[in-house]
Amino acid sequence: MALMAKEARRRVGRPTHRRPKVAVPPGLDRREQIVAVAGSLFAEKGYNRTSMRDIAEAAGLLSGSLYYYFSSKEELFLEVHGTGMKILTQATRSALEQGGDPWTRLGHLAAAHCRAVLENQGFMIMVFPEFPEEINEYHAEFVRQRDEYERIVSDTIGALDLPPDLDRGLYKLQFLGALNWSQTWYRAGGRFTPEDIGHHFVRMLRPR
Amino acid sequence: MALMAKEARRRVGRPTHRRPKVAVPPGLDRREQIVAVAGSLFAEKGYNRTSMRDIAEAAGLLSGSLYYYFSSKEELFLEVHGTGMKILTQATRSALEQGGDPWTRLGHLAAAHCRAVLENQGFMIMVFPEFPEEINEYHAEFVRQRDEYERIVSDTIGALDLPPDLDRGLYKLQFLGALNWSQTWYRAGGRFTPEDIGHHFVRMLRPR
DNA sequence: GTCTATACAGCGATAGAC
DNA sequence: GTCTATCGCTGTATAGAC
Repeated sequence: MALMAKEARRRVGRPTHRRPKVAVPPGLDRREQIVAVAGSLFAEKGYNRTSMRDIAEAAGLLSGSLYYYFSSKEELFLEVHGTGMKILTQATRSALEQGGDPWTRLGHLAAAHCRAVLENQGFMIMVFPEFPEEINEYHAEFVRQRDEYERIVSDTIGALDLPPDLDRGLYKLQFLGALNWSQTWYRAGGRFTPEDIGHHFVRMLRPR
Repeated sequence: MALMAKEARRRVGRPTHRRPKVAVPPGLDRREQIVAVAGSLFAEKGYNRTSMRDIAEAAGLLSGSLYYYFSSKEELFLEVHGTGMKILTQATRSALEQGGDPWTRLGHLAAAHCRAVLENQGFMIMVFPEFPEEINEYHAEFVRQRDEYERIVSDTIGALDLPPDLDRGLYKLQFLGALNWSQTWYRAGGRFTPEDIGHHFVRMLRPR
């Protein structure tokens, strides 16, 4: 017992140089690393079942140190969410730049969305609603982050030659719903690539 | 202080007759009442943010007493989930009995699904995946409960005159995805009834 | 069958040394 | 900037009286 105490003592003040246990893209600063690691764990286990201690361990430091970068777990999540939305928004914008007629563009959008959401599961998955459950003080900020992306979708749908009596709002919800739900069943290496899935969805939603 | 202790003492062993704080359908036995109350709270706040103490209070007893009926919170959730799936399965079967051609039947199914899922939010909402997050020892049982319902959907889709090169599995996932996702945005009293939503989704997914 | 009382674990977060 | 150490709280679950 006394020995253990002594051994523990020796480490006081010495950095432990814990190695991160989760691979993250290189070239990220410490803060970004933590966001990446946290995103990966949230994606894997969900928000509630991922503790600050888990995140700290995976990132190679101790839980107390996280609070040097983030004032709370919710603030950390907000940043993860925002990073995910940025990836999605960027991927979608690039895809739309390929141009084409409105239906082709929607196909590009769907494919890009699926790829971003399904292939970045190691970095983020929750890109969407209700993960840290319900209303909290950051709710408005979550919505803001999401709205920027949803506007891109609305604009793309707005250009389609849909029947005039068909509700665009419902169409968008159906489209995004199927896209987002794919996170619950998609497994890498299956019969379909994310692009296949996106294109298939658009094909099925195209009136003839 | 001494007074408080004395007053507290007087209640020992006496039932407190707490009244349930959540309305539940009449004619349910105690166990079923608890399931109904728990379902309502899970739907409202999510699984993780609903504590056993919350459930007990809403059901009109104390948390310890819950363990007379259920050995764990997860077991209670499993029962809530199962009850929800029974409601959904039953509602869908009834709707399909109206008959009609395959597309009419799919419309009935979608409408019934939406109504069951969206209007029973007071009783259950989570009818679907990943609520108590990820794999646990009851996972197989959750899947079993869900599969019975999904078979009904598969059968109904199987009867449609879809193009032969169109994947039925993906079609089902797209269909159910949009339906399930509606839980995240639907608010009672909006422009659309659950039936509107279901029929709209089917209309959009119908090739011409 | 419901209560009282509490064990015990895990969480988010903070203080202060280095 | 990271550590050690710990506080205060809440959660699930249990034991035993009635």
